[in-house]
This record gives sequence, C-alpha cells and structure tokens, in this order.
Amino acid sequence: MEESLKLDHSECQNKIRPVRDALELLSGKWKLPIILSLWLGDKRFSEVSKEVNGITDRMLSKELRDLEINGLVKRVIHDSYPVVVEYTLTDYGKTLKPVIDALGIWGMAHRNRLMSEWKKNPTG
Amino acid sequence: MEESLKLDHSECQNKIRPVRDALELLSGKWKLPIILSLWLGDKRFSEVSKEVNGITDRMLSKELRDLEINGLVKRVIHDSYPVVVEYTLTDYGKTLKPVIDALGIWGMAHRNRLMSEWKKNPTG
DNA sequence: TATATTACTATACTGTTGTATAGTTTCTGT
DNA sequence: ACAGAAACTATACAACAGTATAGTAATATA
Repeated sequence: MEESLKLDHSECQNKIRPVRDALELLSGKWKLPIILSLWLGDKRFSEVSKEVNGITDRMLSKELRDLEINGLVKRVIHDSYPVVVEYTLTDYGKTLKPVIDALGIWGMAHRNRLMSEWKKNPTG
Repeated sequence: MEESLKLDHSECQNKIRPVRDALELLSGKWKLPIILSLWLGDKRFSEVSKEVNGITDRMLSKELRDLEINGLVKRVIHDSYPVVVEYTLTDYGKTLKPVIDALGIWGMAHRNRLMSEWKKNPTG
C-alpha cells in the first residue's frame, strides 16, 4: 500500500518532469518573442533587437545563447564587414509548433472566458 | 510598407499574448505539481501539502488562491471540526489537458534527444 | 489550563531574473 | 586619425519569486 502510493508518486514525477522541461524552455519574458521573431525568417542580432521591443542587448545575447544550447536556434557567422551573425530557427526549434499552438488555443479561450465574465459583472 | 510592417508586428503581438497568458498560468515552481495533485482527486490543504514535496504553507496558499482566481481550482469549505477545506480541479481546469499533453510530449522528445546526444559525445 | 489540529497569515530574508548603462573588439569609410 | 556600426561583455542595481520561521483563530480533548 505504502509501496504502491510511492510508485504512483514517482510515476507522477516522471510525467511531470518533461512538462516542466518544456515549460522552462519557453518561460521568461523574452524567449517567445525571440522565437516568434525568428519564425518569420532568419535575422541578425540587431534585427531581432529591433523587432523584439524593449529587450536589452544583454538579455538578447543571453537568451539567444540559451536557445542555441538547447538546439532551437543556430548561430551562423558570415565572414564579412562588419561581422554579420545570423540566427536561424532550427528544424528542431520548429517542432515546438504544436506546443505553442496548444498554448495559444487555450490562452485564446481563456481570454474569451475572462471577457464574457467581465461582461456579466463589469465591476469584478 | 511601413504600415504593413506595423500591421504584421501587431498581429504577431496579438498572437503572442494568449500564448504568454497560458504560459504564465502554468509557470513557476509549484503550479504544475499542485494541478497534477488535484487531477488525481479532490484534496484538502494539508493533503496537497504532503503530496507536493517541499512546498511551504505560504506558497501553497498563494498558488491555490492564484489558481482559484483563474477559475482552474474551486475552494469548498466544509463546516466541520476542524474546519476542512477541499480543493477541486474545475472542469475548466481540466481543459488544460491538451496543453499539458503537448508540453509533455515535446519535453519527452527533448529528453530523448539530449540522451542520444550525450551517448554520441558523453563529455559534452 | 495546556495541548493538538487545520488552514491559514506575517515578517524577514535569499536568489534568480531582468534592467540600466557603459565599455570592448573589429572593421571600414572619410 | 577619427567616427561609426555590429555584436557583443561587464558591472551594478531593482523587482519579484520563493524560503524559513513563527504566529493566529477555532475547536476539541486530557
């Protein structure tokens, strides 16, 4: 009995871990905007910087490195003046589509729900 | 041209917002463990506390309130000795299933990928 | 009266995430 | 020689998420 409870619990932990992994990979203020910016096409550092409103160089650099380490983004250096660095979403990065879609669909429904609640009772 | 770029950008923002909403609702150290604990059945405060390893009362209280405000969890007070409070996942909370599944599937694939990379080059 | 249980709240602290601002390197046009 | 651009890095700081520890209210039992 004790034993089976523990099994259930550790099974649950095993199920939760990959969910957390995926969540952590996407969470934070800047990862999604950066990924979506690159989804529309390869970009240089300064181009992403312009497109992702409000991000500092430091954060952009850090987040791009993070995404690169996880294999979602590839960094390509062009030997030109001035050194041009292009970032591209990898095919692997694009496998995130179903995840982002699922989040988006639920998030949309949630917004609609909150809206209709507010219509029923505007003062909250 | 300028105009169409701006449109693209704001459209993109509109798409990103619900994704972020959903992400924020699930992110943090404790929300997923709590949700999954309640998925297996209604629980009292102290039962969740025992099941979700390492959480403090303060965090549990805060997160449960947060989940309640977002309509994912319902708080039911039983008038008994000592006061018993039961938390249940709402039907609405259960609509998160496809989201959590999508995260879990991707996270699992990611783990496998990292494992097979490690096998190719164990020293990193 | 003292102690125990449940479901919390209060206060103070730490650690991580993100911000602000400036500096570095390499190159090139003037 | 100097200014300027690209792609960063360094340092210091602020804000927020989370932790540690203790305390509270209601009720019951010894």
